[in-house]
Amino acid sequence: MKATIFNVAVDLFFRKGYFATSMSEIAKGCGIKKASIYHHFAGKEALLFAIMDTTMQDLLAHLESCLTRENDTEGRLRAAVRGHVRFHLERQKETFIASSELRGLTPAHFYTVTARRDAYESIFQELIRHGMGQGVFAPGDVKILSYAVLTLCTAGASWFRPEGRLTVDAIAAIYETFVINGLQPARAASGRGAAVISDVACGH
Amino acid sequence: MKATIFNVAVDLFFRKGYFATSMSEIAKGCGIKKASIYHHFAGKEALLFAIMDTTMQDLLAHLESCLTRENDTEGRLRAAVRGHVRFHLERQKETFIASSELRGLTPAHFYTVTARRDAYESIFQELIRHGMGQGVFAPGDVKILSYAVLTLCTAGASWFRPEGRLTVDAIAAIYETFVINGLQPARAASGRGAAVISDVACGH
DNA sequence: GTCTATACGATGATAGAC
DNA sequence: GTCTATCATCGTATAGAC
Repeated sequence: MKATIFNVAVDLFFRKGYFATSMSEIAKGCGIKKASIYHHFAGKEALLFAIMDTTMQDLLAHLESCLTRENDTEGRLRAAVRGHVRFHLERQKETFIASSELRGLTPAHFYTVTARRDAYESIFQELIRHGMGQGVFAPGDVKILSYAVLTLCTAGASWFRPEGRLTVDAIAAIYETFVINGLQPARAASGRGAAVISDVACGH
Repeated sequence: MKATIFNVAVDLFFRKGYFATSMSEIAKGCGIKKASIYHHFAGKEALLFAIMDTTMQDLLAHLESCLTRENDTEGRLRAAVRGHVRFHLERQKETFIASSELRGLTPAHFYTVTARRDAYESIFQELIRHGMGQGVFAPGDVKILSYAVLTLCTAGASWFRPEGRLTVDAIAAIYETFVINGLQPARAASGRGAAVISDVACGH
């Protein structure tokens, strides 16, 4: 039953939002009365925290398992992007909640979840920084570019439809290409891109 | 006073979210009692709709004004991305609300706002499609790539800090480069990118 | 245009029976 | 572990005085 409550809450928080969802609705979705929920969870916020915390833990573990198989920097970032997109689409509801309902957490829980998120982001930032050092990626502002890469893929969780035209793997491949292309030095033919990045944003 | 209520609501909806904000809080922020708000707005949802609708109208008008100055396809998409990012960072609170609080609208208002959003997205999709036809951009799935471009830049409104390290224009330039690079055909040297896009996602 | 006063429902949460 | 019953609070919104 604890798992049922968890799953129903995930579904409702995803569809209606955390604040717009009531304990009565969750209970109704489980076929019990709302008082019974308090036997399994301390309260509504505890339920939200349980969802977000397990999601962030799983996300971090998933990324680490994706990276163990890769060696060179470009391959590692490609794997990281693919894994990021796959996780966000396959566990769409939880990841959408995790990235949009932070304001519903108590300060202590907020700290815990954002700490996990920061650790996750750091891995991407290290990969990008390393690739720039090797010349695999064009020089640029690591923080901004990492946000670009991450939010780009995270946003997939807000428009993705499982029954839609493309599979998760197809979308992951498109994003992988887009991101790696975006980070690589611009071609000699056009040449405007990398110049703009390094002119404007390289550590001033 | 109507404008004051509007601005205070923008600030609170941005910081706490629409459902988590009460009419009393808005009134307190304006220095009046909550009953007085109903003289200016029909209710809380009317306030949300007013914010979202004017924001989407202004966003669309802004894009059109950015495009009148440009001729070739790449230049037009560059200008569109720059304009998109600038608008989302300069009017951060409103655009964040507009992209995250759709669920708070009545069905009729939801329809109006999403219609404006779809019109906006179509302009980007046409630019990308046109560029692919010319060979300026690599062939690929227009819908997915347009979502990638748009959400990428929209997400700026969720992490941007006006007092931060980089100016709006600097961030816009970084994003412009990243997006155009991401869409262009991959270089001969590496060559994996465009192949993956067209293999996987080109109209099957 | 703003106020006081209030209607009226829904909310998260608790107590205690079974 | 689930129930019924209930609490205290807060929500949006309205009526009518000034």
